[in-house]
Amino acid sequence: MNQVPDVLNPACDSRTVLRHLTDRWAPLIVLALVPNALRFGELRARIGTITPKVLTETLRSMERDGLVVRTVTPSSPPRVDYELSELGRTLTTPVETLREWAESNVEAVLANRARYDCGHAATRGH
Amino acid sequence: MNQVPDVLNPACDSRTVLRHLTDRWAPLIVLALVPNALRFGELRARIGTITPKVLTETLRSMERDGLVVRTVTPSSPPRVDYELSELGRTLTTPVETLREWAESNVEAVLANRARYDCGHAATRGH
DNA sequence: GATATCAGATACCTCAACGTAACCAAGAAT
DNA sequence: ATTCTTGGTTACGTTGAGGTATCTGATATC
Repeated sequence: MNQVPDVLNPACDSRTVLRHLTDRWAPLIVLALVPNALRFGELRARIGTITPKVLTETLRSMERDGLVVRTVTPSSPPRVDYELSELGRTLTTPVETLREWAESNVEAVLANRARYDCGHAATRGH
Repeated sequence: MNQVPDVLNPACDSRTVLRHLTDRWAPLIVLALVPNALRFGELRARIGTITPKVLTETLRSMERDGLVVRTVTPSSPPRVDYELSELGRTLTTPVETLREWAESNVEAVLANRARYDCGHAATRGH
């Protein structure tokens, strides 16, 4: 048992949790579900480029971790709703914080990349 | 030009920025560099399981984005220090927030997983 | 009877990320 | 003269995340 979880400790489970949080689609799914629950197809449309297979996989993984609740309404065609669990809702702040950073600093990062690529292209006479 | 950056818009560059922030090792590198600058070897030891190749790659990428500053002291053996840039330091709060969530909720997530695996194992008579 | 809807399942393939192992230069220590 | 050190580079191999394409079941609509 780890007394104090520490992501900088390679053996600590919190590291795998952090890694899960930073899965490619997980933050976007959280963001999409913050306002309200969404059906599978709505979620897919909201995110835009995710394939059904990967969306299913990611949602299952998040359901397993207890971040997302999956509710099936057995009708035809079937209806499946996804919503953040109580635990999942506590992710709102961390993920929103990350989102805000990304959105506020896109321009700066893009500028840095351009500057870097420019400055290093000259000396790299391959 | 995007007027208002939005990570939920697949075409928006902020999405690639977010994805970069959630690279496997990037958050750990940020966390390791928050207290103070570190040499290559120190950083490697601090993170524990990263290989030199991947550490180099990730640091270059972060340097390109302007998150990290690389300082070479031409001596022998060489000395190279890495530190967060001004922009990189603004990542402290977002990343620390994520870290705290992960460390505070490891146990809950682990419990959820166990519960899920238990409940679904019975019906999965492969 | 044909087609559409919804939420996937399934088989297959691709590729980029990640890892392994070996090597390097330059000086300092033994 | 050989070995150690630091901060990498290079070539190569592996893996797993993600993508593509096709199919299903149950009803409802045309």
